[in-house]
Amino acid sequence: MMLIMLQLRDLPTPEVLQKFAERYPDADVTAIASFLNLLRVATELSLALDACLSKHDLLQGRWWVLILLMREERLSSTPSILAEKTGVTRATMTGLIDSLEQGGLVVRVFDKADRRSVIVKLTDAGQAKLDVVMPDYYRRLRQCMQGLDVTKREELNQILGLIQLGIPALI
Amino acid sequence: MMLIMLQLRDLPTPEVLQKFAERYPDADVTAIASFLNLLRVATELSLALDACLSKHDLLQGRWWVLILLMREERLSSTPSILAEKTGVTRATMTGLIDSLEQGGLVVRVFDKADRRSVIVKLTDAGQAKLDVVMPDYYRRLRQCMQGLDVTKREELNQILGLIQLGIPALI
DNA sequence: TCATTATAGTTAGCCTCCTAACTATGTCAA
DNA sequence: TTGACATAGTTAGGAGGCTAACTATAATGA
Repeated sequence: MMLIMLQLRDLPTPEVLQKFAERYPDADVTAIASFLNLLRVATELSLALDACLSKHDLLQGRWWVLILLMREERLSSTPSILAEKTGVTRATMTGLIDSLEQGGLVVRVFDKADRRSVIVKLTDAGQAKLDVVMPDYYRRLRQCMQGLDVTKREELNQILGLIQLGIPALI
Repeated sequence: MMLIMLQLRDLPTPEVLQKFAERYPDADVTAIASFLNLLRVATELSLALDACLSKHDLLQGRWWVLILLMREERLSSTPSILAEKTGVTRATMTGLIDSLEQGGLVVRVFDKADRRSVIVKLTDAGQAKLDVVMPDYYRRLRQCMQGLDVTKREELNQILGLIQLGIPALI
């Protein structure tokens, strides 16, 4: 997962929103405020996650590939499947695998069954990397989210579900 | 505001989370789920916003600059201030202003008071562009958020505030 | 006063994403 | 069987971020 967005350090004040709402009557002031707030906090979270991962010489793209491989029984997958699961293009996945392979964290193996295909496999070094990164990430994330009790977490998930339903209307 | 993040199309199932939690005892399963959910929905929102803006030949960076200029009494600001408010570097802002100026939406004016500085001003064409984009954006956003009543919007803002407090612990 | 430091903006070069086009291989149906 | 289409992966080139270094101007203080 990788998120890049302007950091929106200057959210509109109520006065500014009001001024815009006068010129543009379709403006829904509380909708705008919540929407921008959501994007802003998510961006800061994403940047913080990258800062955490970069201490381990990873960013979200490569990190996520390692995690997806670790989830698999055989610790392996294909570039196409990994691209689909991470939501990047196959072209981008080629680059991610290139750099992971260069670092010795994964290997490419030819698939004897389908010679168009390549199998990407997590190496011992890749697993060892995760065994360092994940505890650090989990520890930090636990701290980050400790202000939210389980009820609030469920509330958040429910609200996010509602927003997600509306996304097609935005496009 | 501009956000880029992997789309995380394959959120961990409860079983996967459980498996990871066994190997990594620091894992807080509900914290992880909410965190990833937040990043995923925000990413999809950001992509949807870009899709909406790109119909008007804009993306979040240039769009945000136009909005910040419109907020100003004199419809103008400086690259440094705009960079600070959008959360991009001054180098990036140079490029954003370049392309806006090329499209005739802003102009650069030399500042007579401080000859190091440049004043960026929204043109009539820039204001006209906003007068097309903003109603479209506001209409779509209203629809997108219509599933959330005002109470839920406030709940969301409160939860986002709590998460934001935890962000320093993640870095 | 004038050397030092700070600030405004730009440029150069890198990174990671994208789309589009390409190669190689597999599949399917006339 | 073989021509058309589909699929897997890569490459090439572009967009928009970033950092670091550079130019020009302003501010500061010994």
